[in-house]
Amino acid sequence: MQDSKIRNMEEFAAISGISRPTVSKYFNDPASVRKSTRDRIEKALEEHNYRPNIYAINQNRRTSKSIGVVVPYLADPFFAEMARHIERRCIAAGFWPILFSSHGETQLEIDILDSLLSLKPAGVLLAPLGRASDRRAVEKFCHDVPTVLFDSNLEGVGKAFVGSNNFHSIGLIVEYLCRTGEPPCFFEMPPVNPNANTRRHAYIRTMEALGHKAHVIHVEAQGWGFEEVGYSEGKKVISDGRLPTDTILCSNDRLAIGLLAAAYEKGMRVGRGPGFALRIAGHDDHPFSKFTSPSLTTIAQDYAAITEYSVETLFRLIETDSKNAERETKLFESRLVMRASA
Amino acid sequence: MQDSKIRNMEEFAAISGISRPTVSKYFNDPASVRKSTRDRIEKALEEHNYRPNIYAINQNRRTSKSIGVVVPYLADPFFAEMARHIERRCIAAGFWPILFSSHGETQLEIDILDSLLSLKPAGVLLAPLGRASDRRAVEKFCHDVPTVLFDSNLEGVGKAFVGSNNFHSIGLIVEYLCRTGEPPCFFEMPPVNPNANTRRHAYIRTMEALGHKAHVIHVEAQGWGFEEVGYSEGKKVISDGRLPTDTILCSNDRLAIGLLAAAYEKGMRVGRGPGFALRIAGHDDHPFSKFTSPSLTTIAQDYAAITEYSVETLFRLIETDSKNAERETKLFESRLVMRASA
DNA sequence: TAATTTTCTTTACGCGCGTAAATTTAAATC
DNA sequence: GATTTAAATTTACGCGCGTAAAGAAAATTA
Repeated sequence: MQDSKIRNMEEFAAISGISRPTVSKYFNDPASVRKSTRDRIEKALEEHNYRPNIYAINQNRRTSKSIGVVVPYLADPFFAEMARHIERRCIAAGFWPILFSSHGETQLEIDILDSLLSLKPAGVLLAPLGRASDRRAVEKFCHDVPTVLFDSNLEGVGKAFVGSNNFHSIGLIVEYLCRTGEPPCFFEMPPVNPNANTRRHAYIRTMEALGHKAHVIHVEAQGWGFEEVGYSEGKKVISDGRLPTDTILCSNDRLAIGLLAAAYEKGMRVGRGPGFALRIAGHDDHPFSKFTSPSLTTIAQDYAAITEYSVETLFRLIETDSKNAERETKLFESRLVMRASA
Repeated sequence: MQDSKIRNMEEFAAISGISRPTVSKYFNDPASVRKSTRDRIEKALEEHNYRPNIYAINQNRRTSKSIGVVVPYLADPFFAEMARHIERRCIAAGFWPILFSSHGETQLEIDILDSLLSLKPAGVLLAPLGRASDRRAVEKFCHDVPTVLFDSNLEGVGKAFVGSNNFHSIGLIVEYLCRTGEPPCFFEMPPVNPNANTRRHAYIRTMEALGHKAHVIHVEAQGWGFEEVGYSEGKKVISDGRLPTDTILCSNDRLAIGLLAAAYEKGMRVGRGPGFALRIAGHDDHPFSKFTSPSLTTIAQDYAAITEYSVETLFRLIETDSKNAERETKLFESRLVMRASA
């Protein structure tokens, strides 16, 4: 592979002995040219390392081969994992994923969608901020670009939503906790997205169904610093003796991680069985939940299934170009992960 | 702001009443046109929401306004934080950051650099995989694109390296640990990058300087799953009674988090003072280190300083277009963060 | 071998913008 | 108000590619 000085497709075509339009055809779909021509092009390609100029390619196309991936908060390993899965699948399908994080900020999310628009992406996978999202901006964007929402739903926005069935998962863990000890109270997360409310409702409903009194520990805090919220609010709640039960179900794992730290600092042993003062459970199976002290009992969302379905739904949308397809909602069931904390 | 059907700069120029070349000039640098014209353009901009086609813009440029940001492993919140800081600064400077994660894989890093090349970025900020990097591929890339390495150094590659002074930081914490209790042994991380070796050397040298015998706990494990390594290797080491001292300095926080989990499971209380069986310290001030149980004593790398200097160095390189500038190495000092674990 | 189908070549145009040169217009200086 | 200087306009070309149309060449079928 010589370090080539090929400037454009014209020159490359000349070298490979194939006409430029045919070479162009090859790059758009290698299978669209005869095998013998394909071989000649690929031979030249090995020797000269030419790649078409992406900017020139996309200038005339209505859409590019890129796919926007937007998550609300990338410093959260949960979303980092999601993004990783999605990236893989996109690449495997011949697309080019471009990752963005809204960093929890409304304006940044708007700006990202705005930039994305000018990238003419084939489609977008969006985990919106949620409550902090500018609904109208997102709506408008989804009108122009095939978009699949995941993780956090904005009712009616986008061509599809893929997420977890919070009612199922919360039901699972509440039932488990009730069965194995005191019924849990519910440690709320800041209401950044619909999941916050859905999980609280699911908790209340399940408790009522089981004939127990629900008890929600409300937090005033805002933003995405969940560990800090769990920690500081947790210390307060413990100090004030406001815990109505020895079992706490946290709205998500990061909150639980903070709460574990608070409990530790307050000298309360967390775990199940005699000798333990508190049971703490989370939700999401955060990548680090296995390594907390004690390890965290939680609900594992089906990362793989959610991302796979999201991406495949998007591909379907792209192919069928269905402007007026009906919006689809797909919820996956999660599974209980029993560890040491509850 | 009407939903406009403006197709190109020509049309927009007509509407704004300014000639197209001048409008083009405006978009390249608003300050380069007279205030009165700027106002007219911006007025039209408010009313018609036109944006130049990025693909057409970049087709003729030698470089684009985008800046590649490549980290080895985005599921590590340490890198997520780094990326976040970098993104901010790039945007503030009018550039367009594009984030990539190598996910710990050699081939992916190569592919990313390859794609990046065709994006004609103004510059690249690269935290290389390290040992797993294809040195020649990275070298070649750096030859074509102004690149600043950060976090992990590849000697001689790129126009600059910005990172932490491991000798200083390890010195700090070793000294602290020796002063306040038993001299530490050193729990190695998988040798994914030069930091692994540098930190081990720094540990050994500091111990010798202080007149203590160094003791390194070697791990066979590979890859970026540090928590798992710390956890499983930690359990083994504890079970086998291979701990030469009650104080363990981990090569990084994620390792320490795993080790904390192992210690907890083995019933060893971690902390300083009477009644504690083990002291554990880390390195990096991982975003979650504050919330481990007990909270982790560690070394805080100066995120802000490192990212700021990296970005500014890159901007300098871009501006001066210094093909043959001398390679610069800048190391920042870190600070000791005393928490409960040691 | 002739007829048909597929694939390739030739030729040509356009995409939306950057940018250079020559000219005109407006602002700043005296 | 005349002169200098700065900024806009007009005109024109080119970037690297997609793509359409018409005809030539190759592969396939009869």
